[in-house]
Amino acid sequence: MARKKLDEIRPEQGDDAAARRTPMREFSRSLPMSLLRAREAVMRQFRPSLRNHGLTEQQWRILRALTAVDEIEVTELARVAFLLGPSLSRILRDLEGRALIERKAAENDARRAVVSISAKGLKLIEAVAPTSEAIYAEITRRYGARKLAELHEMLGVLEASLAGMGSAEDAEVEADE
Amino acid sequence: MARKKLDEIRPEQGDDAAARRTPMREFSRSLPMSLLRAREAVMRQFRPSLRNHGLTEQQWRILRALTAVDEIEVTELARVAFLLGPSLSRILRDLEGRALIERKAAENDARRAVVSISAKGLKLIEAVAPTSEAIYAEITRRYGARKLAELHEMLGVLEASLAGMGSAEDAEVEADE
DNA sequence: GGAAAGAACTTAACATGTTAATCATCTCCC
DNA sequence: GGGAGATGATTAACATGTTAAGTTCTTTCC
Repeated sequence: MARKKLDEIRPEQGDDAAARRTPMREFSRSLPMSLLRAREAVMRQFRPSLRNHGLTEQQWRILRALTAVDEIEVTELARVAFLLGPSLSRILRDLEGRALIERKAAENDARRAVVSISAKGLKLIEAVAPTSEAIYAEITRRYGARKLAELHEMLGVLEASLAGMGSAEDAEVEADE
Repeated sequence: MARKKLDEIRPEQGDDAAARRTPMREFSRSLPMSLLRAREAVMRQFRPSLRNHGLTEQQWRILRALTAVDEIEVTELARVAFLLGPSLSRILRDLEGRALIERKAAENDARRAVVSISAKGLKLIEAVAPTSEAIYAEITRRYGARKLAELHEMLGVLEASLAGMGSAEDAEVEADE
């Protein structure tokens, strides 16, 4: 159901050029693309506000996660804020430099670092939150609360469905370890 | 640096420290986060295969988009592959250097560039496609074809719902530009 | 017909994503 | 005890995301 449209789009020249090519799904039906587009549509709403407060999306995620706990280890924070270690390291360095967070070594393990939000950080959060919540409310209003919950549910199931799917290495690259 | 006695500011954390803070949605219920996690779960499946062929996700998106047309202008390609101009510029420079694509100036407008996939690019696509399709099939099998279609539908509606929502600038920052 | 405004990239600058390598510490086990 | 290996965190290197500024060419319009 995907291929036929191409002739319509490119009627005249090499009308069979595309037809000879590897058959694949239409681009718009790609799941990663759909998720990307949807996420971008949502984030586009939040970015200006965050930017006005000197925060990036990821910095906001971290501060927000820190607001929910008293303190947290870096590794756990990475898991909660869904950031990779290297990204988190850089951002924490920056946030600490801006005095929005505090960092100290864990008591019983010198390798671990424990992070917490500072008073200044809390203040920033409180300044951003109203706008952020208003935007979220508007999104909910437009899309529908029920539908939003349903979407959350479906996304969660998708994630769970793929959890055990060990990254299928390419056949030509030999077996796994 | 400028490290104050924050123990004074946030003294003595009890178990209810978090409860006193700004009320916000749980992190896991954040829509951007759900979309990000779902997308990452999907992309995690594809990345190893692409990597084995020397392609990043975005490079693959571009080549894939080029496969569907005979040639296309850069701006239109950016729209279709959902990439920003600067990213696309860099990637096209790289892909052209690897002879995976071809670029020429438009006939009637010297500003515009027209891009097309090369024979070498097509060959690469054909080498990656089988694995890629197999992964997609497995995802579909696990999640369910019907559910997948429904998810696509809901994501599309979400995107459309937010389309007209003019990026709500922060109230405290007047629109000056 | 030429200056000004607009359009299509491109470059620049900074922040993050991604993988690999490094560094320090810790655990286990001989 | 002490060394091999595991673990937590950071750094390195490269690619992309994001916004702003710059370049080149076109169109508009006086």
